[in-house]
Amino acid sequence: MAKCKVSYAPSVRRLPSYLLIVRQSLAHGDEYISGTLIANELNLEPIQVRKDLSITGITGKPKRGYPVAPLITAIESYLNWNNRVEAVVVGAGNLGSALSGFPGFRQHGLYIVAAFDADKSKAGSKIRDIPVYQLDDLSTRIPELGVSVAILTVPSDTAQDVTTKLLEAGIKAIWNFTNVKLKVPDDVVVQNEDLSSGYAMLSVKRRIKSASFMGDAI
Amino acid sequence: MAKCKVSYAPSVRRLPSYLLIVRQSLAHGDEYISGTLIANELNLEPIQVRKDLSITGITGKPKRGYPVAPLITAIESYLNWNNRVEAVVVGAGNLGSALSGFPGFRQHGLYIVAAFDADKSKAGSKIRDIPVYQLDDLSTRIPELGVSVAILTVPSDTAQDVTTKLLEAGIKAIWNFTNVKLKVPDDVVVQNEDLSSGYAMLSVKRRIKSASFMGDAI
DNA sequence: TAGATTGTTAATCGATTAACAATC
DNA sequence: TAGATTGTTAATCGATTAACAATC
Repeated sequence: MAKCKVSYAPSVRRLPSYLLIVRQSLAHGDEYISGTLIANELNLEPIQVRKDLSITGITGKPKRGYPVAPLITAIESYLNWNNRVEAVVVGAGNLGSALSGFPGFRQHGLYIVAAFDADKSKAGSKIRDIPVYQLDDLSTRIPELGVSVAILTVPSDTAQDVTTKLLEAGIKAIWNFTNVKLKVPDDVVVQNEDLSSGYAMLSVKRRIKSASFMGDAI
Repeated sequence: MAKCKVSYAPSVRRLPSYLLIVRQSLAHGDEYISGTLIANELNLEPIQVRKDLSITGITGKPKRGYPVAPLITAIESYLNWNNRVEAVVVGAGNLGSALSGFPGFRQHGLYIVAAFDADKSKAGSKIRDIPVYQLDDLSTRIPELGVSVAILTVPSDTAQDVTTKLLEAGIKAIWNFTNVKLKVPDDVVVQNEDLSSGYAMLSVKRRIKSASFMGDAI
């Protein structure tokens, strides 16, 4: 359940790449940046960039482009990346550790404040300044921390059980890196981050490409 | 450049989740599985599952569903997951290590045979049985290994330089975990795995959800 | 001014969904 | 047989792209 349809989903997915370029533009001291320039940078069509940016409410100037600083503000507030959001990582394995320490998240307003792991020997240790707790402690720690976002990187076979505990602890949004289709109530948001999907795309692209370069019809 | 349009991209992205369920069905000893059942499992519409599966060429039996074993074969060969594909991980930081050791890849026919890192002190060590080499060595090692797929997890600022070296070494497909838009020739395939996009979606879903639960119009 | 760029409106394209005959 | 399920054909929906007037 809890199917949450985002309108303009493809546009939303492209906004972060625009934001990156516009921030570079700001660092470079530019006052305006054109949709054409952003499009060239990303191999997109200018019309698509303009259409995407319009959902943020920004308005540009003909001939000049979009004002850089207000554009950044517009994208950030559309994504709610101008507010600090705290999250916990659940499953401090390799992927969980990687995400815990990922510096790029800060630029999206995302701060990881704790990690949990089933391996009790990890409890009390730290991953890049982030305290690691026992998995069992999440019921008390999460309400204490007042966090409502969880990044889920536990093994598949425990994913649903851990999710149930997260829900009891007050988690309202789950960034799900497992391949399990989580069951959550309607007021909880889930974003599935599915590496298999990406690899499926790479695999098919490779097949198509090799076929086309052998002169075969696609 | 090298824009490679995959037809049915959304369908391709859903195939891995179908494959997972169908494999479970095989393990359970089922002979047939219906599109309806797969759909229920994934909160999708049955018609969408049937349409997606049709691209693999599988054909089902009215009333019974799809034959499990042939369905697995059909999906796997459509994705080319029935052949062993060897890859290297470039950038053996946290994310690179996580991906190097990820057991799920084997089920997609993907085998990581080496890792490279700029940190020379890591050279000679192993990450889960996978040898780690110096970044400089990729020019010789990759042709030796005969690998044509690379998983790129280096810091953004070196991504393009490293990519250029990978191309020289004969890499033809890059699974790109950096946020850099890589420049590659037309015969090279790139699949961008962009965590920011996923987090943008989570952020917007959260905003929409909280608005709708406060009784606001969306 | 001339020309590049925006933003709107309309057209096209592709994906999802609906309807339904065929069938095991 | 009756009924659930497939696969096809058509309709709907949404995203992308095209065309172009407005404008700085």
